Amino acid sequence: MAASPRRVGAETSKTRDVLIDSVERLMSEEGYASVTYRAVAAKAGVTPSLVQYYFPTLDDIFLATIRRRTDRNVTRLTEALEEHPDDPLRVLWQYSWAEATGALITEFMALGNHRKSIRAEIAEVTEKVRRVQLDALERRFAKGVHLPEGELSPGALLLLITGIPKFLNLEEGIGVKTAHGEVVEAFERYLGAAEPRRNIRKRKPPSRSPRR
Amino acid sequence: MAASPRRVGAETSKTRDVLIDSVERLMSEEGYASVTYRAVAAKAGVTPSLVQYYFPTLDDIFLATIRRRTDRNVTRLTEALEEHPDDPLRVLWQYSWAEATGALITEFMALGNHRKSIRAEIAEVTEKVRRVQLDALERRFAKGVHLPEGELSPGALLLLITGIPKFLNLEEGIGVKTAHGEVVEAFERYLGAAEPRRNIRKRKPPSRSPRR
DNA sequence: GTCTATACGGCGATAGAC
DNA sequence: GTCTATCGCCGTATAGAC
Repeated sequence: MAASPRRVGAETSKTRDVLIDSVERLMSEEGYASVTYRAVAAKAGVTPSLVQYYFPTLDDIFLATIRRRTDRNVTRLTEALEEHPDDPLRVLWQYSWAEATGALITEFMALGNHRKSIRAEIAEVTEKVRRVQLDALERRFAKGVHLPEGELSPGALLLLITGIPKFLNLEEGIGVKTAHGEVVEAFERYLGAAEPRRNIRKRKPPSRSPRR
Repeated sequence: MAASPRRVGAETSKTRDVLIDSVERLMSEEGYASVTYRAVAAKAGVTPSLVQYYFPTLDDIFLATIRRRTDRNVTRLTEALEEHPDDPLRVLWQYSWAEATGALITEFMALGNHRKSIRAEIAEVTEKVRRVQLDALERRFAKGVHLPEGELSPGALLLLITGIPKFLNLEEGIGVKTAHGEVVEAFERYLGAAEPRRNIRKRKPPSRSPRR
């Protein structure tokens, strides 16, 4: 491979981690379009050149941010599933609400829609997480999920459990919330019937960051 | 109101309509970030200044595009509901797939996440459409939707019917499609049970525009 | 390994000429 | 109704200081 004269900051740098903090706050508060070298630098109190030293392109900034975030998510999911091996439905429901809270995930999906590298990264981690989740579900409901009202394949139920919080969050992001409560109630009724255990859920807070 | 010195092209202009065509194609093919005065102008074969004459700011471009699109959607939805007054579930299911096809709706949702004017416009039309849809559903299932397997409020069912296609489309946009078929099958089974009529659905094509 | 200064072309937006 | 000139901000490549 060709020689690369360009120098890049170490991934273990404490400065680098602080910069990613600033990126997450910027994305949540103002959207990914506001993530500029100058804005990140101002937020972190450094020069734009230093941001560029750690992240040569904007893609590198977004990629590093999404990787740190998804690594933490996977850790949290794995631990929660190990801690409650008999309640995968409620664990996944609670996890998905937490994962979708705020505008961050929506911003990343939007980014993925027109940035090739971001799209590949999100697709990979999404499929990976879905595999972990499906394994947990199939260990618990080997022959399909027996809801009192009918039958649903583990894959279909998983997609609903994890997708509904994300979709409702997406709509809330633009201020739409009609009938949201009805869907949540209906789904939690189903969950309670399929997995009649004590409540371990801890629902998301209602607030979001102000927009520009 | 104060005097506005800025001059703007007429809304009835044929040129304006051609420009909106170019905007839709640009957004679908490359994402909203590629919608620039220069890019739209090049696509339509005019000068960037002319684009700016019709749309003083980028917000005006996006607003005009979303309005033309949603006007057409509302017309199509109303006609379909009138044409099949006894099959609102299948009409809404089919409509929602068509509405969500391609990357356009995702791009607009993303835009709404950090553009105040876009967010307001999307929220308004979404609530308006949902009202029309809910009315149709309640006319047909006045006392709730009696699925063979249980009960679901009209609002909850509506949100699922219209939300699932959008969410699955969102995931397909970044290349994720695990278990999508299972959800579609399960839902169409429910629909068939709640509204046992002939098939009027016509599912979306599988292709999307290439990304950069 | 960490950090900075500078320069380039493309961008949205405005004011105003034809 | 159409088009130009100009301004300030953007990503980012480069060259180099500590």
